[in-house]
Amino acid sequence: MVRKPSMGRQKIDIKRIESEEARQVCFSKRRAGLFKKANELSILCGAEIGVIVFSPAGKPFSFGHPSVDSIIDRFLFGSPSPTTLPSADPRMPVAREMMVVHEFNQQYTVLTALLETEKRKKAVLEEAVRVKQAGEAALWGANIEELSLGELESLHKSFERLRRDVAMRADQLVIEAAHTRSSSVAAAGSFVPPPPLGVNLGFGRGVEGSMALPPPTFFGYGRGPF
Amino acid sequence: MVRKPSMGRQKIDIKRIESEEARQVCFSKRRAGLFKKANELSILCGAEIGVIVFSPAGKPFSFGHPSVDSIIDRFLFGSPSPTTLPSADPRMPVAREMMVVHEFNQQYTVLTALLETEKRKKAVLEEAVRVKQAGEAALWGANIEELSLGELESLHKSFERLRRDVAMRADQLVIEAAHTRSSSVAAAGSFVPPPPLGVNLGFGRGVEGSMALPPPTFFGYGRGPF
DNA sequence: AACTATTTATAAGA
DNA sequence: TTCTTATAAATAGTT
Repeated sequence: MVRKPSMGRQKIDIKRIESEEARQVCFSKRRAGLFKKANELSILCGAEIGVIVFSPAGKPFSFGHPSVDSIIDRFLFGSPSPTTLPSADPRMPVAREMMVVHEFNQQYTVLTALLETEKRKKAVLEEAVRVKQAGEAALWGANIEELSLGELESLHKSFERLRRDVAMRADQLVIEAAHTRSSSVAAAGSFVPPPPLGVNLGFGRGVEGSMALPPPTFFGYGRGPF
Repeated sequence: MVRKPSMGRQKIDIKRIESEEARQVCFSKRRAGLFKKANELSILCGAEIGVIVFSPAGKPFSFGHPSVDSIIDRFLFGSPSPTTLPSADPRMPVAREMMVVHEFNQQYTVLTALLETEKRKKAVLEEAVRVKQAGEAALWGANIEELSLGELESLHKSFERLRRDVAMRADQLVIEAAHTRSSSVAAAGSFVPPPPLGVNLGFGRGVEGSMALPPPTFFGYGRGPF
């Protein structure tokens, strides 16, 4: 019982670990440590945190409080997100859907402005036609403007429809999301299940939420295990 | 010189720190520690990592290797992102622009399908008109269909234009991004400079890149200072 | 921001 | 991967 059973922790310098195996072990340990620190920080200070880690092999791991999605969303669009999606539950904005809605709103605004411009053009032309009692040429010009306005109005209507559809879809997803936990750790297995979306909008990877909690000992929210 | 100058570190339990000031101090220290750990992990294990932290006051801080944007992008869209934006430099996909392009592609596909449907309708009506030698009523019907097609074709052209503009904008941003460092720490000051975008598409917050490196001692890439 | 006594994280070894 | 142990590193409380 006199001989040292371990040489203990050794100082290392921060450079790439060349040994494949040692690197994998270090990755697991330090990823766990990082998530634990992130969790403690969020609890101690009431901070919102998102951490995304890709292993050397390319597997994604994530930690988020309240969720990675909400953190990404807030980072990309800023804090006052409740205003972006009027009728949605403010608790869990889902970044992908928010982006879609946001994007449509942008286009909607631009197109509304264009419509106004065209309406003004039309009014001016009509006035010219009425005053000058124009012949064929003027009428042709008026028709052109008229058509342009028709196109824009149709465009406008299309966007209103798309907008409503997307907003409804977002609401639906938010309701689904409301059933999820508050803080979450996600680890992707080799196979990811297909996303549970009825309408595939082309977003999402089906990773977060698969829950595999690599380290089963952490995250005692409220009082640390140490 | 015999008396202890400090009672040293005390054990704390992981629960919200009530003192406003203590919480702020703890936040600064632990945020620095978290970023340092994240940096070490990325170097030691070759992992890609993104960390986003919102202070209790709502200020965003971020760490990313190679960048927060690329991590978010990879997390949202998956690794084989080069296929999404054909002409872009594969090194630095920027999440916001990718999303915009992706979104436009979605709409473009839907609208192209609609156009095809309307073209078929038009062909059917034309056939009916030609065969039946219809009078006023039929011509009116044909005009309706014609107008509908015109609107859709205009819609189609609008989207082609928007699509091209956005793709060009994305390329430009990717090129700009290529001049940036590999790992980055970002801290937002109270005032964020306006984003350097010529075309403001409504994305981006102008945060990352403002560089304020709160702890000036960390991040000795390649060999840790400790 | 600096200082230390301690706690906590972790490199090696099993 | 999990456990142990010695030691490096982080940090709570104080100045």
